[in-house]
Amino acid sequence: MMAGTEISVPPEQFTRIKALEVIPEVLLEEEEDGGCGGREPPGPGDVQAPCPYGPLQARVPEGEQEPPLTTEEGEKHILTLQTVHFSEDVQLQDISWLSPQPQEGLQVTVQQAGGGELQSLLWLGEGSQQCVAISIQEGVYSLQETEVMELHVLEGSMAVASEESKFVVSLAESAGRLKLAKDQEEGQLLAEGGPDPQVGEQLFFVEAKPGDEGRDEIVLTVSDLNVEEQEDKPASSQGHVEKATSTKKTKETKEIKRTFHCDICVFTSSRISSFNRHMKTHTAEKPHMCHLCLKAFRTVTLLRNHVNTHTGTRPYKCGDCDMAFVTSGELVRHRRYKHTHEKPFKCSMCKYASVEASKLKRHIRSHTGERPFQCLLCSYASKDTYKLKRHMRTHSGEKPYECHVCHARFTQSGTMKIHILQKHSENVPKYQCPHCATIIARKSDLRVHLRNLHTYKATEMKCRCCSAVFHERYALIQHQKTHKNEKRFKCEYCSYACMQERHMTVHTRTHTGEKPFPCLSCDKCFRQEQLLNVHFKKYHDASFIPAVYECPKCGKGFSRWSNMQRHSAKCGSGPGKPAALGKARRTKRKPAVPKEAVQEDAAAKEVPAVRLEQCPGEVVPVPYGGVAAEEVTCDG
DNA sequence: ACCCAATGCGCCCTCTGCTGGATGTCT
DNA sequence: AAGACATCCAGCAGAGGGCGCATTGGGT
Repeated sequence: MMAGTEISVPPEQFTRIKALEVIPEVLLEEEEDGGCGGREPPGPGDVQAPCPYGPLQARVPEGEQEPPLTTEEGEKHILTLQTVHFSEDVQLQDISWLSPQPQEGLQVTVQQAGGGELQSLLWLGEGSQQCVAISIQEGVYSLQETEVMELHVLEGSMAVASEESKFVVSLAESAGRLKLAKDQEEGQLLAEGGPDPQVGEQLFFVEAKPGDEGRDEIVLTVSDLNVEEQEDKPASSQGHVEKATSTKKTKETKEIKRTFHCDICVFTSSRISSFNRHMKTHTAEKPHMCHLCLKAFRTVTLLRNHVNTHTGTRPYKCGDCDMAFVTSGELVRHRRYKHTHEKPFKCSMCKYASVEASKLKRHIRSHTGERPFQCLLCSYASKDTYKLKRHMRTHSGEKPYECHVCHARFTQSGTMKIHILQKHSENVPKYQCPHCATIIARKSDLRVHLRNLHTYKATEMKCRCCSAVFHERYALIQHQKTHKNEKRFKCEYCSYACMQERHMTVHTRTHTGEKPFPCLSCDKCFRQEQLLNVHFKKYHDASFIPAVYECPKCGKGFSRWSNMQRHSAKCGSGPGKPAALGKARRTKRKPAVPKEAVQEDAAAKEVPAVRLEQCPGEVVPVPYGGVAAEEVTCDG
């Protein structure tokens, strides 16, 4: 069926180990020797090959020590795998002699186009060129994607290196079994192709489910199995019981131990009571009903906890505060958070420690960069569900938080809190710059202020009035203010002095007689362009309406505002308003806040240029509610 | 079968910091 | 009047704390 099919294995996308990457030490040693582990493919069509698995292998990341793989019953290793799409570059050679049921599964050699041979055990979905594969150093086991299934490797050569608590996987004499847990073949496959009683066999229980980022998450359970009996069938028909022989250490002990396996998930238990309780989690059966709200629960304990939420009963009270909880575990956790500060879960990469394991797991993502929660609408991916949920508001436009004062809406509660604090609170916290007297409402803005004004800059900044140079913008600005009101331009013909060079240019013309602005409509010339414009409008522009300023008391008109004011003062009335204006005056914005005055004061102080990295890191919030600017001192 | 401690998952919250547009002020 | 620039402000994401609740493991 698949023989001769041209397929390819994408070189670097195959098996991605999520948690534990398991390579038995024995195999590693043998690999170093150039061998292929304990694998001894026999018989016709021997496809033995070197181990060119390359990316097909599950490997321990460099520098990490692999945990010892024991054969303890029920041990689980989480492998995260990727779906593989075969195409032209790899050939599958049918070696279905290894599989008693070739119509279900196929053991093949994967022949790479480049010549490398990937010897693997694959079960391919019928009619599909897509498979999921598990690589456990010596074999690649494929699964039909997204099915919950058990992969039983019952071959006799699944030897157990019991003394070292390691195992060797060999596909010799292998008989593959693919069992769909949900289908009608349940129980049948296990009976087929019975194991070689001479050797301890193992069961690989594999659950494949859709995982993150296109990978499939595989839970692999390695357990011992010698004999299977259909006895003591559990309450649920979907479970099966095995009588397992421990292969740990010596086989003489032959300790008989029952194991109850859930056929729906990977759960196993040695206790029938635990198993039965677990099986109820797969049913909708909820026999325990709350008499107050008619909500149903699976167990009496759940019902009791629920009823406690109605009655407010919280039996576990904290001795150090007023908190109380429904369960003892909640109390213990609360005490760790609030009182004992015991943090048992410590990060191996930094000093972080947490009360809960889940918090450590979340924290580790900040080291690994893993972002399992992908936004469906954009490329954003988050490290936890809440951030993704919060991010989705940027697509939906939802603003769930409303200011109770002005009813402005916000996407995040923290943003609203800042808004209320800054806009509607009396004692607004302010942050004072440690290097000048500037006070800024937000810490982040103070950071911008420090960056822009107090950062040492390598390039020199020159004063526009003199030759002074500075490396800090704030110092430059303060220096330039010293030139303010300074009449630096002095006339060489008289005692006139002014602040701006352009004023001196105009004045000098009074001495030289220069009039560079001639009127195009008459023969008059002017020293200033502005004078020419006034002349032109007054004498050559018919549409020009001159401004008239009326005295508010007597109504007398003036062409100049200053003349009207002078008259008005004699008249005893207040300042008038322009009756007509050629052009609207620009409205002045609201007067400057005391901040400017504060900065002026600061200008008098010596503020050394600072490199930002040398600035005191801590920004002290200044209680600024109504504090006079003079009270704020500059410690720079 | 019951009980309790432990575990794990999910949800929501706060604090923090950066960013860029809007606005105010100065030159 | 216009441009430059400082500050204001909301949007947004990173990181971590805290708790509710379902489930499991194991003792009795």
